[in-house]
Amino acid sequence: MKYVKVVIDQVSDHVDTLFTYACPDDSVRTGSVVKVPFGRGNRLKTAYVFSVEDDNSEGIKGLKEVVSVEDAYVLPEDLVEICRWMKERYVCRYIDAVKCVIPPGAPPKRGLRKDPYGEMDVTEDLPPELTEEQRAVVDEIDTALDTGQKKVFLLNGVTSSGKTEVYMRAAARALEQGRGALVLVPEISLTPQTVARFVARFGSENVAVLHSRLTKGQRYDQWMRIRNGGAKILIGARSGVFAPFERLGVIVLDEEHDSSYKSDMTPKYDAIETAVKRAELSGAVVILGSATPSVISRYNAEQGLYKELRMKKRYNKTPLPHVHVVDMREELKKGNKTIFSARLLDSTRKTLASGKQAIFFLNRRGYSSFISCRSCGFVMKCDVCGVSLTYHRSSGMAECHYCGKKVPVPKVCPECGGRYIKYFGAGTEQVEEFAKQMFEGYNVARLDLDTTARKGEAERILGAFKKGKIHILVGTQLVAKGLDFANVGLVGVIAADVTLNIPDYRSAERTFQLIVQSSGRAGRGDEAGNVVIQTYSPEERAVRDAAAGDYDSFYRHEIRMRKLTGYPPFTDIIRLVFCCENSRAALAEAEAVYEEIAGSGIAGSFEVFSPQPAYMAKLNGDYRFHMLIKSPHERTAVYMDLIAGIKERRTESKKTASVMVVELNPYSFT
DNA sequence: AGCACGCCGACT
DNA sequence: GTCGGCGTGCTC
Repeated sequence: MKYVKVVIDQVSDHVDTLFTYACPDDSVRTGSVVKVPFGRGNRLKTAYVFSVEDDNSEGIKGLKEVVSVEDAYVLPEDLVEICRWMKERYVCRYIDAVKCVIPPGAPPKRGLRKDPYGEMDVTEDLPPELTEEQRAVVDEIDTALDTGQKKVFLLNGVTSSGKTEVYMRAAARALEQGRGALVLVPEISLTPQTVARFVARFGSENVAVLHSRLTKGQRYDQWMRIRNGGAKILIGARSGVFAPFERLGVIVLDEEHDSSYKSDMTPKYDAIETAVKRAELSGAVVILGSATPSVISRYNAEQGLYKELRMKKRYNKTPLPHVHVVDMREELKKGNKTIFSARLLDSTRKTLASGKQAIFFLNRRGYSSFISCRSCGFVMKCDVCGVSLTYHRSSGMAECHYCGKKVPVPKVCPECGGRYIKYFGAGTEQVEEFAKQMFEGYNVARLDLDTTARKGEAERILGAFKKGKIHILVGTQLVAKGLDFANVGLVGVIAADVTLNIPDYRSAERTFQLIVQSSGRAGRGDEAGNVVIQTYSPEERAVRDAAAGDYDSFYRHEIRMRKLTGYPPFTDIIRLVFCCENSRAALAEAEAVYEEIAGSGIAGSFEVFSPQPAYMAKLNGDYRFHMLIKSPHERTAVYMDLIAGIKERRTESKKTASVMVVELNPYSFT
């Protein structure tokens, strides 16, 4: 008889603990899936085995027996360990973590389904000769793989320096050793072309794919292909970090600075630190690749936690683009009240005349970002979220970008009855309209959340752009990330200030990355492209350094600021959000938790900050207060443990009115 | 969460 | 006297 500790497949705080069962089947092991009788009614529940012991060492009385051990799959042990780690690190439930590591989707109802990439027509691809830079980098990675070092590499390589080839070589080496390779890319760049490159090199039988566009059944199949050892390489988005490889050799995270590596759902994990943890457990090597590494990763490399590898030469020798920063205050002085500077108009004309395409980037959807009455200053706001509503001309409605609520735009001011309702703050819809007016006879298309709501629409627009059927593409950050190899002569950043003015310690970093990434879309072959950056703050460091393409300068300045202000990478930010339809209850409970943490004796000075209304002070009808902790790394686990205890007491007491959400190093502070 | 136990009112 | 209302509390 064995004794197993299991997590019950039930999403509830009240059963968020390990339950012990006796198990007559000796074949059970850590990672097994079992059926157990649970609760007073002894209803059969699925459960996941976290440990197997030979005796009931804790002497728990009234043990029940495991009914059956399922045979569909067993989870790799390192993933069970990752679940334990996630629970502690992110203060989530066991079951939340388990849901990340079990097969996504559902098993097939009947028969076999078609493999989504099985019939991909690709010509076999032979490894090209490596450049000197690539050779050096590949050698370092091979050495780590061969000697079994658990190294984390930060591959800092400029755009088109051939990073993908490095990833493929690392994967090939891992495969030679009989180990698996995990290649993670941001969702948006997980296109069929990306997959095709790996399939061409390694063969479709070796490559599995996981992303949001697969059906549930397809996801399950792909997961099983990895679990059964058929597929040796996974190309996946964020959640691919949990792929069930038995022996992992290498984990690649391409575009490691990308925000999509942070989960926005429970558990709010960070795929980078999860990958590093997993590599530690399974003896794999991690490669973090980017042309603009995050300030955190770069700092970790400086501190010796990661090993930085550099690739400075562009593979195809495309010269860097000519970048011009336009001060929009000067434009206004000259009497230009439109959203396009004279320089941008002129550049666009020249670009189109020479048969090239242009991209206009603006990180703001809709037509106008707020609607206001000129006579009394009234601003239309969402009544459940309290944020200003965005006017969408396509729908003719005022829309809330947080809860999605749509209301008709009033003809007269609801406050004073005035007739001067005006729209301010241009969004992508307006840029599109303006571009159509100014450049008649050219095709203009828009790529943002609104035009890509339908499945496959993004691919259709990008495909048409690639074929040259679209001359001007207007878009949000989707265009900064999702494009490659089009005949782009010009990139216009319409308003660099949009991201700069978000109240978040990372806004400068984000602005820098967005400008550099979108600039990287300009130019092709041996012809340099043009980039025009419009801004009201041309003196801003992030704008200047991005325009100059000077990552090191930006990093040096930014890291000084972070040290001064005590933000990551020098601390971890722990954020507690209290949500409740009753504003006073939310604040009172937030303050009670604040008092407990601040008075706990673990808090240093200037670490724990009192509750404040969140940036989104009201969301979906709930009032929201948040409190922040700037935790030195060595105290983070202690804080999180304390918070886990507080959370547990709150569920037990049943008197809490508010919901407390715990976030570690959140991506945004909304 | 989900389910059984339990202690109240309006029915044959 | 009993059927069933959902408030309460536990789940190896």
